[in-house]
This record gives sequence, structure tokens and C-alpha cells, in this order.
Amino acid sequence: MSQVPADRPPKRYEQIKQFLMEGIASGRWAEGEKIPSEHELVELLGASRMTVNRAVREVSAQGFLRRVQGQGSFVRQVAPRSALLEIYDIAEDIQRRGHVHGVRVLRLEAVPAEARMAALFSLERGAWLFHSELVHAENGQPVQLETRHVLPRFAPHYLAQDYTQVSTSRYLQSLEAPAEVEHIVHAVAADARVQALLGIGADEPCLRVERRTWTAQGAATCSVLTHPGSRYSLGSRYRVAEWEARRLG
Amino acid sequence: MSQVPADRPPKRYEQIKQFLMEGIASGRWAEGEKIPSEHELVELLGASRMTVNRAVREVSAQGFLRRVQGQGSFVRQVAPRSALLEIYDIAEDIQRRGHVHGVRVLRLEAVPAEARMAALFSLERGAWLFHSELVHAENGQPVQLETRHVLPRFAPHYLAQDYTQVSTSRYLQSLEAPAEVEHIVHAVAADARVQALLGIGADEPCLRVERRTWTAQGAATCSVLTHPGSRYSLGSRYRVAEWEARRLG
DNA sequence: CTGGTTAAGTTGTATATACAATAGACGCAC
DNA sequence: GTGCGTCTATTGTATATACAACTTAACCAG
Repeated sequence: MSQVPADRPPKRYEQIKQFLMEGIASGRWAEGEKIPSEHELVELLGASRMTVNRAVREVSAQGFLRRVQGQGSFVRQVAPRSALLEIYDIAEDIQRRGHVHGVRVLRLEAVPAEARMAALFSLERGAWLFHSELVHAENGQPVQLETRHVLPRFAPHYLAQDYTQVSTSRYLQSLEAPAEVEHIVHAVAADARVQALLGIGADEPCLRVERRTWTAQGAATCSVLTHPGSRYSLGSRYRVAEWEARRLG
Repeated sequence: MSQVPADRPPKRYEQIKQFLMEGIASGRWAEGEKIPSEHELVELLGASRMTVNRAVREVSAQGFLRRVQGQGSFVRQVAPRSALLEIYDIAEDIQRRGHVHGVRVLRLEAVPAEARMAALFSLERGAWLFHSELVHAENGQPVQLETRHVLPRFAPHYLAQDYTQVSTSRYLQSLEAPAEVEHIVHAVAADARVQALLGIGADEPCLRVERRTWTAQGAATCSVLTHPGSRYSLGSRYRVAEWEARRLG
């Protein structure tokens, strides 16, 4: 049996954090449920309240607990999701690298919502949506196929813009900052049409980002960004910072 | 009639955090420079050391300061940038979904660094590195091939752990929080070995995350996480307001 | 029943104190 | 000079205590 990484003398507040994390992960305290009060933890674990307080505060800052003064500490309904993707504008990205950004507008039109889109936007089938399809190129080589659906109420003049001058992302962001954003990244195989548009072979995998935004009124946009796996990747490098300090509500 | 919401009494540790952030932002303390010690801040600001300690600790957790026991607190070279991707622990992820997490350890050994790894870790070729290879499964289905190289100096007991009990990520994070993290996501085709390990077909694309971490001493770990495109995707959804709120410190 | 007050429980903050752990400087014996 | 121990400065952790702020429930006066 492997021993605990007993390299260092255990720290009391780390032990308590561990105790809390295990209780949360194991379901000993269900989601939304109240965990023992600081006072109870003091008696249970035999540490001072300040030490308990630090442990609970830090676990809370990590997003696993919600604390309410005068009431107690509760296990969060939705634990913090792992991956965060920041909004990015591919035109800006390419220019930042000092390369030439080119764009070709394939479609820019109003379309009736088929079943999937109707569901995503909470509309009836056949309701009108704005739709655009663009291919972005870096130094002449296609790097992204951008397919987008936009709620007309959110961007009434979406179809009248010249997207060779201002990118779709930039125009949409100029309207109203979304209240909520979702990104999903996955790897997919390209169908024949995508292969042709991106100029890739049949066996080349693609990196696909699905991006949805919501305003206070509801779903606003839904985009699918498809990149050739060989010519594009998402990257980030950052200094570790704030998952300790994060406060969600 | 009741008064307009009166200003809440300012919190001492928030004031001190503000004081520190202004000093850092204004260049009053240059990058890399030592800020006043806790004791000096106590005398300067007239708060107790515990309060000063909390303020400095939280600013430090946000990445703006680096603290060295016995030496002092120093302004970090570069302020933290917002992250594209956050660290995630697949075991935690799976358990959070209420599924069964299984892991199979394929390799756990010391290996001599070949050219690429030597370059990444700034070592000479042939220097020893710890190496692990694991397959993670969700409800019995493989969802991640985890290949990792670790600098022995960073985790001397890396090979002695039981990774069926505590995940590699969690163990490594228990040692020392990395100062810097890099993630790169791309789509790749799997070779025959990976296909076999993940139980996927020849034409199925894979989602690959490369993750590297650095401590103050230099590169610490380098991981390659390969997921079957059909069974795994990276996702995130977040409220923009909260994201923005974190910029304030 | 209504409305306000009180009391108890919980988290939030602030302080004083103590000791441990680490790094660097100084001085001393050899 | 070299090596070793000591001292000091600094951060890291732990505790006891106090009071403030907030929530809920109980209670009581009308």
C-alpha cells in the first residue's frame, strides 16, 4: 500500500480542505446540502475556528462551496467546469502573428430554423434566423470554416455588414456583451464539403469549436468553427493565478 | 424614509489588497522587487499581522506576488493573463458526472531524456526523467491516454505513488503549485498503438491536449492527453460578469 | 392575526500571540 | 580560507478571543 505523500508534515488547514473535498466528492454531503458549521467542524476535527475558517474559505474560493452569512455553507449545485476558453477573434489572432488574414463570405442570409436550431434558440420550427458561413485564411491557406446562426432580434442588421472589413465576432461583440458563453471543443472527421473548403485530405482530423452565447433575454448566437488539425491549434499559456481567489457569487 | 444604501464599512484586508495592487500597478514596486515585509506593513498601515498576511496571501494567490519564506514577497515579472484553458483532473471530472472512473497504469519508470524532452526540460540528453503512461476509463470505456514526463527534482517520489488511488494530477498539485501553465489543444489522427489502447477505429480523430507546467525553477512537467474524438470533448460555460469581476482583484 | 422584538445560530472580520520553517548574514574555531 | 553554528529577518501556520453582520425562528404585544 502506498503511503500518503508524507514528504512534509501535514498542514492542519490542508487536512481540513481534504476532508471537505472528500465529503463533497463522495456525496456524503449532497449537492445543495448544508455542510457542518464551522463550530461543528471545530468540535469534530479538533482545530481552532480560524483554521477551519481558512479551509472552508479556500474550498469555497475554489468554487465547491457557497457560503451564506447567517445560514451556513452549501455544496454548489454545479461544480466549476474544468476548461475555460476565452473568446477569441481569429482575425485578430492571425494579425497578431504578423500574418495576412483573408476571408471569403460563402453565405449570408436568412434561413428558417430547422429542428436543432429551433431547439437551441427556443423558437418554433421555421422561424427566421440569420445565417453566415465564412472561410478564414492565414497567408492564403484556409484555417477556419465559420458557420454561425444569429437571432435576428439580437442583431437586426447582421446581414447588412461587410465581413471582409470587420469580423463577425467583432461586430457581434459591439452590439451587446453576452451574459453567458459556452464553448465545446472536439475532434471530428471532415465531410467532403468541409474537406474541399479547407483544402485538406480525407483522413485529416479537424478541431471543432462550438460556441454559444446568451444574453439576459436568452440564446443569442450559435457558432461552429472548424479548423484543419494540421494547421491550427488552440493554445494558452498563463501564470497560475486565480482559481484560489475565484469567487462565484 | 430610509437612507440611500450607505457605503459599507470598508474591510481592512480589502483595503490592504487595494494598497498592494496599486503599488504594483503603479510601478511603485518594480517587477521582481521586494515589497515591504509583513512587519513593515503592519507598522505602515496599522493593522495586525494576520490581517496583513491574509491580504498579501490573497494577492499572491492571484499571481501578482511571489512569496519566499525567509526572504520576502516579490512582484511577479508579468501579471497574470486570462486563461484559455484551466487545469482539469479527469478523475474528478468523471466522478463529478457520477460515473465510474477506472485507471490502468501502463508505465511508471525512469527514462533517459531523448532530444525533444531534453530540450523541453533544459537538460542534457540522457538525463533521467520520470515517465508515466496511464489509460483512464469512464464506465469502463477508455477516454484518455495520459503520457507524462516529470522532472525528478520536482517530484522525487513520483514513481512510488499508487495512481489507482490518487490521480497523477492531484499528486503533482499537492507538491508545489506551478507558477506557469501552458495548454495546447489540437486534433490528430491516432497511430495504431493509440487506437488499440483507446479502442477506436482507424479513421477516428483524437482530441489531444498538451500540457506543460513550470515552477520558479523551470520546467517541471510535460503531459500529453489523448482522447477519442467520439467519446470526449472539452467544454465550458461561464457567466461573463463573473469573468469580468475577477479582473478587479 | 399582525407586526415588531428578541434570541440563537452562522459566517465575516480583526486582533494578539506563539511557534515553526526557511534564507541569509555574521562570526568564530580550526 | 573553510566549515559550522548562531543570530536575525521573513514568511507559514495555529490558536484563542472578540465583535460585527446576517438569517431564521420563536416570542410577545396589540
